[in-house]
This record gives sequence, structure tokens and C-alpha cells, in this order.
Amino acid sequence: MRVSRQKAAENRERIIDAAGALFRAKGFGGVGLADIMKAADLTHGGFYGHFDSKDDLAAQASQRAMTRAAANWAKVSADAPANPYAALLKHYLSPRHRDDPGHGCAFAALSVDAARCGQPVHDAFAEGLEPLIDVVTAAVPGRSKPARRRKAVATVAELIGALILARAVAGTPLSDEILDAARRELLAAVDR
Amino acid sequence: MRVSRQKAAENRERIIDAAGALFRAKGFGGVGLADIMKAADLTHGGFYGHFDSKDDLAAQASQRAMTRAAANWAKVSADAPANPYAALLKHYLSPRHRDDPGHGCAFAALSVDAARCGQPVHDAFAEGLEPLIDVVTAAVPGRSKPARRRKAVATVAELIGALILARAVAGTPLSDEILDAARRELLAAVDR
DNA sequence: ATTATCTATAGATCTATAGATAATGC
DNA sequence: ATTATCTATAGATCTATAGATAATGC
Repeated sequence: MRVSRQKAAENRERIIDAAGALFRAKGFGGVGLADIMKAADLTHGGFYGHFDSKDDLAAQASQRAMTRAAANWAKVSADAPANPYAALLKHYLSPRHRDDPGHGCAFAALSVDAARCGQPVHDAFAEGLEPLIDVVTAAVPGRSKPARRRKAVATVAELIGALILARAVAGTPLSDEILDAARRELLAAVDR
Repeated sequence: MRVSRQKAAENRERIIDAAGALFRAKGFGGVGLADIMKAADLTHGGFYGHFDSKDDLAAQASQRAMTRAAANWAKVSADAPANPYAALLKHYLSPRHRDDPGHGCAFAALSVDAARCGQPVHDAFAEGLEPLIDVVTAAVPGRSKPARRRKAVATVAELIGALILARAVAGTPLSDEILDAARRELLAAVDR
């Protein structure tokens, strides 16, 4: 049942992607290795040929999900050169994004789990968050670079907070209200 | 080893409070019934005399933590009649609050866990969030009630998002930066 | 011969329950 | 007699490992 070296590398990538989706949807503790390996179409005994531990996989899957988030923000921004800021708000605060945490923003899905981990994880999340702040810093108006960065940090916090709250109250009218309120207020904040 | 009816009721309260702190610190899945009962100075076998299930306890502990959050916001607001809004920001975005999730805001600590639960939990969180929005609605300026409520919803999202992110990157310079940026931007937003 | 994967399982942990214990409250 | 709590454990689940299997790659 052995596979080629290349196929094994592909299997490894599939495990990381499956873990990224399951961890975001259910949390680090909410999903077992057997579930992850099954999602990658492998048996769970083969896991330790690819990773040292569940924590090792969690770190790699988080890293990849954060990199994807940064790439996605950069793409959304670049695809709307006329108003990258408005495009970011629209994409991030959409019901579609709210309703699919497994394939959405790593920070909205995993920040609370990360907060419960140790310093290495905090360091990794800080490093992963910087590119998102950079994208927004470039997209907001402001008289100085520090002023734009400060506004960007606050904007990122509001985006992530709104998505998290909208998910916590999903299925109630308040959920859509949160997405809409955050979008309108963030838009108004730069139109002044 | 039986205790009086009144003492049993006190024990029940202690279980709920211990659970509230441990769930906020470690998540619903991150703590076992044995840990909770030990924190309440009881053996874990006695648990089912007080609650139907772990989910039952989680619902009651969440409810109490949300009620406490609302009472705390109302108190902070009432204690600073000159500028309740600034007082709320200062209390909520303090390093002290960031560093003690077990005794802090239920929404910052449990919203992501709640999002992974079912509709009844979402409904309970929506109901628990309304009083916080009401406190901020009364504290922000705005020409109309809907405008103030919209600003309040966005403000609550930014507060909770900033605290969650600051916790995820705790121990890095970015953590304090997030708290400061959110506070300054939220203050600036009402000084216009 | 090497190695990627599989089967099987050890050891730990977790929720929930059964039955015993001992103090309360009618 | 009732009942709040305790001891003990059943049954499930989870991480990690050991040894077998079978196809790759030297």
C-alpha cells in the first residue's frame, strides 16, 4: 500500500489542508486525528509518518491558513484598485464568509483557540496578522503612516470582531445586523 | 457526607461560577467535569445531582457570565456619568482584562465556542448581547436612535475583536498596540 | 532495501451512571 | 426516609506507538 515519494508529498499537503478546514470549523480540540486523516482519505495510523504530533500539524495548518488569509486580502485589494477598502469590507463581512468558517479567515476562526495556547503560537499569530494590517494600512486614508497603521489595526479588529459575533448569533436577525452595522460604520469612518 | 439543602444550593452556585471561569479560560471542550468539580471543592461523581449534562452546565454558566458582563458594562457606564463611553473603552481594553479571560467578558472568551454550537446557543448569545449594545447605544452620540444603535453595534464588535486579537498575540508588542489603536480610534470616532 | 501506509492496540482522559455512604429533615 | 455527595467503573474517544504489509526506487 506504499505510494510514490511524490504522492506521499501530495498526501501530506492534503492532510494540512483538511486540518486547516476542520480546525477552523471545529477548533483545535474539537477534531481528532482520525477525522482529519479520514478527510484526507487516509487511515489515522499513517499520521505520524508526516507530523511529529497534533500540535505540529496545528502549527503548520494555522500557518498555511494565515498565509492564505493574507494572500486573499491582498488579492481582493488589488482586484479593486478604485476602492480596495470598500472591497475588503464587502468580502470580509459577507454572509457567505460568516457561514463557512472552515474556508474563511484564520483569525476569526482560530484566534480564541490560539489565545489558549502558549507563547510560540502567540508569536506565530502576531507574525501572521502583520500582512493583513499592512494591506489595510495601504488602503486607508490618513495624514501620516502611523495614523494609517493605527486606523488599520482598529479596522482589522472591528472586521474580525464583527464576523466572530455574527457567527455566535448566526440564525438570529442580530447576525445580519452586525455585519451591516460594521460595514456601514467602517465606510463612514473613511468618508470624513 | 450529605449536606443541608441550603448548603447544596450554595454548592450548585459554586459549580456554576467555577465552570464560568474555567470555560472562559479554556473553552467548553478544554475543561472536564472533574476539573470543574475539583475547582468547586467537590468530587466529580456528584455532578449529576445538580445538572442534566455538561451542556446543561455550559448553558447556565454562559448565561450567568453574559448577565455579569451586561451588569458590569452598566456599572462602568453609570459610575462615569461625565463620559461613560470613554470609561467603557478604558475598562474593556485594559491589559488587565486581556490577561484574565477567566474573569472577563463572556463574549470575547466564548463567542467562537458558541459559534460552533447549535441554534439554541446562538439564540442565547444573541439575547445576552443585546444589553451590552443597549448600554453603548445610550453612551454614543448620534442624530437618531437607529444611528446610535448602528454605531453601538460596530463599537461592541470592535471592542470584542480587539480584545480577542490582543489575547491571540499576547506577549508580543502587537498586543498592546491593538488595545491602544482600538481605544484611540473609537474615541476619535465620537469626537467628530 | 527502503518507506508510505495500514491494522491493531496501549494508555490516558472524558462523560455519564450505578450503588454505597452518611447526614439532613419530616 | 430522603437525598447530597462519594467511590468506583462502564463505555466511548483520543493521542501516540508497534509491527505488518506492499509498492517504490536504488
